[in-house]
Amino acid sequence: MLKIAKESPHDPKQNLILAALPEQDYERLLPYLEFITMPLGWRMSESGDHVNFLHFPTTGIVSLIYDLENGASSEVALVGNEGMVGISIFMGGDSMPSSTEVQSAGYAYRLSRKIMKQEFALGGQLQHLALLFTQALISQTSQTAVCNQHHSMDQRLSRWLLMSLDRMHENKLMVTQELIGNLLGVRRESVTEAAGKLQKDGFITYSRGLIKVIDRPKLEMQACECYQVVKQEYDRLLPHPFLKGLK
Amino acid sequence: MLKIAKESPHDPKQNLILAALPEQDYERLLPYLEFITMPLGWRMSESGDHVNFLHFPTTGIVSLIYDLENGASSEVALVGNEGMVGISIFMGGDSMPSSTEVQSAGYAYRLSRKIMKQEFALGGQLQHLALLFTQALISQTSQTAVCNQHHSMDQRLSRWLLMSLDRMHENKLMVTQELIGNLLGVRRESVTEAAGKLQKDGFITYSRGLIKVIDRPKLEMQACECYQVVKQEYDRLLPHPFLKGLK
DNA sequence: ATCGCTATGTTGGCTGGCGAACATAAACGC
DNA sequence: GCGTTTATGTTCGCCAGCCAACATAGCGAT
Repeated sequence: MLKIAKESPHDPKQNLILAALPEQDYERLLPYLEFITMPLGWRMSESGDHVNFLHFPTTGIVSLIYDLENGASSEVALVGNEGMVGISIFMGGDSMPSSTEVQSAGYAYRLSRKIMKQEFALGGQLQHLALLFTQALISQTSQTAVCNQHHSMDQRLSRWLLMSLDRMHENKLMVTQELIGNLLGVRRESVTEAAGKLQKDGFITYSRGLIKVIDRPKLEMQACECYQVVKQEYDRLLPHPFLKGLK
Repeated sequence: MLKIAKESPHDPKQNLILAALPEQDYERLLPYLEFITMPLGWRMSESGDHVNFLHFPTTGIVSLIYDLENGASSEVALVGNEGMVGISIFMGGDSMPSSTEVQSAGYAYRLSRKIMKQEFALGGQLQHLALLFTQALISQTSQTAVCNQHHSMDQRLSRWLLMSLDRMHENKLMVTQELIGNLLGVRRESVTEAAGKLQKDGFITYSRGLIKVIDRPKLEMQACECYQVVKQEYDRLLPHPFLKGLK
């Protein structure tokens, strides 16, 4: 029973899936967990790529993105330290039509396809957690579909900020309006307008790629219900610590 | 080795997941497969309901729908005889935020939660197929999210007709414009306009809840890329017969 | 200090889908 | 056959987000 300092700068257990594993399972996997850094903007995989690693982020945020022929695109889900990136490895399809991109720099541990498939086949806790996370991801994606259809830019931007914030350990994001536009599938100008409104109302401040949320409760009021719906589903399905105590 | 007529009116193997099982697995499950009818409009489950059965449609179509507080809603995926309804049973969450509604009447076989969980835990072919189908479903939902964001009513209606058609065994659909509006998350009038255009162009004819596709190739031209992308992913992931030979 | 690049601000016209209100017409019950 | 119900047709003003074009301003590099 190895004793592991939970707050060491680089600890696999900063990822909440890994942290929720029984000690025995965790120790069996530990030798295969490879530490990597995820730089801002890194395209971890492109649509259709054969995926070779399952990533468990400890910090930072990864966007799952669908691209269209005409160059447009939309983010369909966000993943942080509550989850994993590369589910096609254990779902069996080996690749997905989505690409993955690091939206906020950070770190991750990764497991090779082979080891993950072995572990998954054991039918233990990692299988269980992986499937629960996948179900949560489906909820997020589905809600995004409805949200895209029905809600305004202001609401969607607010929701996106909140979801990103939940996956950061600070109240600020390093991201340009241009990038947000790409992720939300709207023009940069639309983001400028919506962000300007949020700033004028005193919910956020921003400048050249740095957004600070200064009144989170009011931002939550401003966001559409989609934020809470997805959050509740994540809280229900995933290991306890997620989104708890991050304020 | 029971011999089963593949074309008998009520055969579990009309569902392509069940049909793809090794004979041994299939026969083990057969005693537990309960035949049911799915009447038009049946709400199989509401958002958050504890799901007790995994359904394998043999004919008919089921819509997965997300509802919003203000009464609006959008369909996030369509399921026919290529798949199953009630994935939260084996994904582990027991319920989902989506509701499920029969969009085209038909039949299904269902498996109780208990039996399905047992079978899934064996790690056999049903587990494999269930996960592959789930991955395909994720693709469909994700593509829907992007499509909702970027494509026009005409395109989306065309895509929806094609996807429904693929899950029927005819070239006609029984569905009102009102219902299509609910599923696509738009007003009935918008559907009327788009459908009128498709009819004027000679792709479809319709009258009081009966839509016939009379020029499918041209309808495919009219639809957005989303149709083909999802279809290709289904073909790649799922057992062979899907969408093959349905014309 | 200046140049240049990147991020943000702003404007004007356009359009697709919304909201509401109302018109017609096909099927159904009796 | 007649009235009721249900499905579809049509119109008008409205607005969010699009497209295009251009303006300013912060920040780094030399």
